[in-house]
Amino acid sequence: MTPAARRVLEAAARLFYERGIHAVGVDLIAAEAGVTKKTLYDRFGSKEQIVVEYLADRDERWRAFLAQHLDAAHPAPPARVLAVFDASHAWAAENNSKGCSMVNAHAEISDPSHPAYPIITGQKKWMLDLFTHLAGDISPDRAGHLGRTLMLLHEGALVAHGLNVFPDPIAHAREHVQGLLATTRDTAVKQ
Amino acid sequence: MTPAARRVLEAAARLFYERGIHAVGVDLIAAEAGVTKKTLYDRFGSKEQIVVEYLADRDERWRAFLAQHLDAAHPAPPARVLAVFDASHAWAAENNSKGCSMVNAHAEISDPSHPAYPIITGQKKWMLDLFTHLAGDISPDRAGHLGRTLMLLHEGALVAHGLNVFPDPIAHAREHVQGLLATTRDTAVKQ
DNA sequence: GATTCACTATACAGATCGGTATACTTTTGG
DNA sequence: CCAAAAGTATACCGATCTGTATAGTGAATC
Repeated sequence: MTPAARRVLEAAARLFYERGIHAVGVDLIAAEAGVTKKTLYDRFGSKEQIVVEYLADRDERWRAFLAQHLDAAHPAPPARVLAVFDASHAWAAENNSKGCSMVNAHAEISDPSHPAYPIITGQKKWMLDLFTHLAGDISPDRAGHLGRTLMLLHEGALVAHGLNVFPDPIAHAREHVQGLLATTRDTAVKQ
Repeated sequence: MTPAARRVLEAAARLFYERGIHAVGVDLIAAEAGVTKKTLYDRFGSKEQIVVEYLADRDERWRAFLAQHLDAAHPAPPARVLAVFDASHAWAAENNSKGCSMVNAHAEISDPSHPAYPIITGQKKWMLDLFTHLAGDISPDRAGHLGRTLMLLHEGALVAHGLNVFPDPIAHAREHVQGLLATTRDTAVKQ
């Protein structure tokens, strides 16, 4: 990727996230990136392609960010689940004050045949798989059920964070998950 | 509200929800409502005003729908909490397959000075207050904490439903809340 | 050292955007 | 019964939208 292309993607990412995809025009993206429209179209071909690369890049960055937190976490399964919430907490503090970019993009991209659609649903499916896998290391016979509960709490925390419903919802979700996992572990031991 | 105005609001609501606010033009709204653009502007004055009334109407309908379910519910506090999830379940089945319209609108309306902004945040604040109040009837000393947890689970269920992450997430959230309330009640009894 | 590549600058095309103007018709309430 | 309100039909406005065309510059590569 050329320097100009990188600047375009950075500007587009910031503008799309802050103002919404349909509300941002290519002229503004080019201007904010300090690039002419011709360069923008030489590199990306269309606005739709910029949207696709924006979401794909965001997805890739999040997965790498999360992997770092998981690698650094205590190997005990409950600690690894909590590490996901810690990662989201750090991610949200850095560059995510308006909630999940995939959820926000989904509000504007309804057509399943849109090339960005599988990126959005793919990340959610990937997160559910991750939670289910982590849950399997805690309570193998209820991995699916626990994974879905973790998914609900995580998504709810991201939305509540974006809408600023109450202070630090991600920390609240983490706390609830901590109690939940203790209960689940006890139950598993008892059985 | 005149018949034409009602048709405009109905068409706008459907189009805004399904395609997004910025993606829908006033010409399309007028055509779908079977109304001329002059009538549309005579009744509403601006597209922004249609957006405001769309969200305000949606908010009002949801509160009335929820009130009906709460009135019909068993008076025991835990049953009333579950009735909220039952209401969301029925609401989503009827007219909400793309998630919460307030969350989706928030993705496109970022400016807090936009006249629709307080409607969005107002509904979320109202829901949190409701959950907190209901939680207070179960565990008075932890009403705030439990209310926020219920809010997270509810928001997460709506998002997961809209993104179709797994089947029937609202029922899953309801199930988890049921277990959670049983535990909380037991704890309260023990103390 | 000519060619390719990445880029700037500017102008333009056709469509669509939100919103208005003019002229006319239908419905309805005091 | 008639005036006001609510509506249709159509044309238009300036701005903005995505995307393209033309012409030229600087640097790197083969």
